[in-house]
Amino acid sequence: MPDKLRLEALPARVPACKPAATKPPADEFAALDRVGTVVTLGRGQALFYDGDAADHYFKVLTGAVRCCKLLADGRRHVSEFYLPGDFIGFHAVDTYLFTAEAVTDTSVVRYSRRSVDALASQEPRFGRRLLTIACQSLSAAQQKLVLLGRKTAEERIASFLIDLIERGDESDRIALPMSRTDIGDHLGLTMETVSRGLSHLKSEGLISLEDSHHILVRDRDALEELAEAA
Amino acid sequence: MPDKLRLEALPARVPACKPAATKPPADEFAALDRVGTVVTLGRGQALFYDGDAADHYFKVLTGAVRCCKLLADGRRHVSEFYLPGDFIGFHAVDTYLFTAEAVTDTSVVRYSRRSVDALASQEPRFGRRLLTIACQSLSAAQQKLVLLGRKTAEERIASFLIDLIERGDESDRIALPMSRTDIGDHLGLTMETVSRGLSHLKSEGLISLEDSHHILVRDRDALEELAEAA
DNA sequence: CGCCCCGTTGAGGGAGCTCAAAACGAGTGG
DNA sequence: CCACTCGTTTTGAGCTCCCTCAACGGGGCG
Repeated sequence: MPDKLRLEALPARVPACKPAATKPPADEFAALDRVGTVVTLGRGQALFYDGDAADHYFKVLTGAVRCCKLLADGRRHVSEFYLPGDFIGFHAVDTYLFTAEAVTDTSVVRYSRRSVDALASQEPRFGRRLLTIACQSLSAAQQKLVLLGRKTAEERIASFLIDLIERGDESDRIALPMSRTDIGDHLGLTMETVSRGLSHLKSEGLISLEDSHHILVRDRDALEELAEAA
Repeated sequence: MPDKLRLEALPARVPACKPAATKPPADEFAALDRVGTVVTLGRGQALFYDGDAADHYFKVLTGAVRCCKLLADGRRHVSEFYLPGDFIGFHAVDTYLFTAEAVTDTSVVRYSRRSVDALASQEPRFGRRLLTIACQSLSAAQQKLVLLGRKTAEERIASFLIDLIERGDESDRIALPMSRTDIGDHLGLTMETVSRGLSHLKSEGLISLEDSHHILVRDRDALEELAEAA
């Protein structure tokens, strides 16, 4: 069980962080960075819990964060993995909808909700940006609904890998900081099925496993075809 | 294949529509209604297609709309059903993310994106309301991810029914305007499994079938327990 | 070295899918 | 009013994909 998170002495200036691949440089966030605090988390530590009052937003600097929901009997679903540059919690209304935990040692910037909201009122451009972020999360969620509702195990795994390639900064090498169980809980599969799926993709020559947490993409086209349409 | 949609002579005043159960009266939308046009659709007609430029938003007045995505090989996923009072397309960024079709004969109000955006700039309260709507959709999507990722067939069906009770205006009677296939494509199941699931819930005494499109809830607590936690 | 966690691989079983047929309701025409 | 059709729902029987349970292997750490 994760314990308390550590707070670093807050620097006046938060280190800049590469914006996600598809986004234009985020000038809107210059002001935001000035109100952020850097927080570091050990592997497994929680950033916040499902149901907590949502009074902070976060941005990942290094490492990775998983957001998950638990059912009463222990079944778990990982709704999303957040990588460096990603924002967390911006769409929380009142309380957080899930628990956020560090997948590995991780550092994030923490913004108080008050200052973000104030900024949004003052600067309309920034407010619109927030709306855009929310809309993008929504479109990502739609994709995932199709994935979970209608794709086979192997198609889900391929989609997941393609997604990571697009978000990562290398074109043919994927880092998988999370465990097979995490991936399974994200894709609606068991860790055994994930493992078998990766082995099969390897035996078909679409990927190769550098080690269990680093994948080399051998045939991206075939992988995209598997991940498929729409 | 659905053909063109019919446009009514636009009334200066759009009929008021009951706001969704959980929302406070939507004063913010008074101004909005003045810029809307009523459109009627026959069963199966499309409101817009996946990929179309998103230059209109909609609100359902009567009937029901399903929004779906297709995979290349024809597999379909229904991301959401929209009932009277629900807004459609408010979170589209640039193009629509899915195709919207009338489940039955349906009427909707159509708002041009320009006037909505203008309204949002002029009136900050309204802008914030849009953000809230987007956030609510997002939280609904999260729930669906858990459903598709981790729930059994019967749990999915129970969750679906509970959701409809909460959105409907009767406490123990549910109208199902959509077909079993539609429901299956929404829940990540086949129509046979949906039908079997409903039959089983009936044989267990949790529901009874008035006719194939109207359900009476006999034991809501048990149904909620099945739909379950989180 | 020994322990533990994690990933891989194998064997068997089950929830839900596929294919098929029967039941039902609504509409249509005689 | 009945006969017929067509679309939808229900029910049945068999199969498949993925889950479950279990054993094995390797890397990190005390």
